[in-house]
Amino acid sequence: MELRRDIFQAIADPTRRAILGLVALGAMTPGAIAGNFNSSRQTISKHIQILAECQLLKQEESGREIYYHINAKKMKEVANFIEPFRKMWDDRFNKLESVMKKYKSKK
Amino acid sequence: MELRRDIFQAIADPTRRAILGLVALGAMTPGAIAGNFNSSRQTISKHIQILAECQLLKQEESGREIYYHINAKKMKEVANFIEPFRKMWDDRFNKLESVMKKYKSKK
DNA sequence: ATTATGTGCAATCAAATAACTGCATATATT
DNA sequence: AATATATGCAGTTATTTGATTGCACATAAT
Repeated sequence: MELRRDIFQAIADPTRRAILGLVALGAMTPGAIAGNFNSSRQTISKHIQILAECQLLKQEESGREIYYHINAKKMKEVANFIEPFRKMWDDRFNKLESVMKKYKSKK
Repeated sequence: MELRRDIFQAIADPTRRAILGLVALGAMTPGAIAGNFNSSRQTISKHIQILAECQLLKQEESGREIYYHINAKKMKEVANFIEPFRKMWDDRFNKLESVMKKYKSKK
């Protein structure tokens, strides 16, 4: 039931993206997180579990409470995927390319 | 049947990410794209349709053939989502922050 | 005109997802 | 000890998804 689930699958759900945005502001417990949504606590808890499985969230137990922290580094995997496309759209790279062409034509 | 489908949903599927990587190298027809995968032509065609719906691919008709081009700019939407997280992991921003602190403490 | 090729669309099916309710467990609080 | 709180886990259901097969249509080649 929880197989083909990578980080891209994890951020595909809008609720999960919202949870990430929320936890990025500061570590929170599942109950506190759920308080920000209309869905049931169990539903939100399930989303948290998925995010934790993908290591986008880290647990920190404290008594009966569990604080979830953001693990921003994990987003590198998405950044790496986007990087080649960034080079296709970003002006800085286009300018760099034209500079390189100039250089080549000179020699 | 094709409603809540945004760009995050589009890149969640590994086959679709592979298609994007392929077309990024150069515009291709659906048949040519399908030639690179084991799935049926119709299955790949469906993935292409989804990518086109999300404007990650653009069509260019030429006789009975249809060339699909990459639309790299669309990836900005994903980049925008990641940006805040990048600021949390990227050393450049941490260094910038320490520089700012230094500056503040001086004045 | 007939045949071959490149695409898209409809119907079907198995598997995955997202949501819910209810129950179990562990730690605080009284 | 009894109760309240915080959380996780199991089971159920409706919806979505990814893949297949078969058919239709348009354009190119013979």
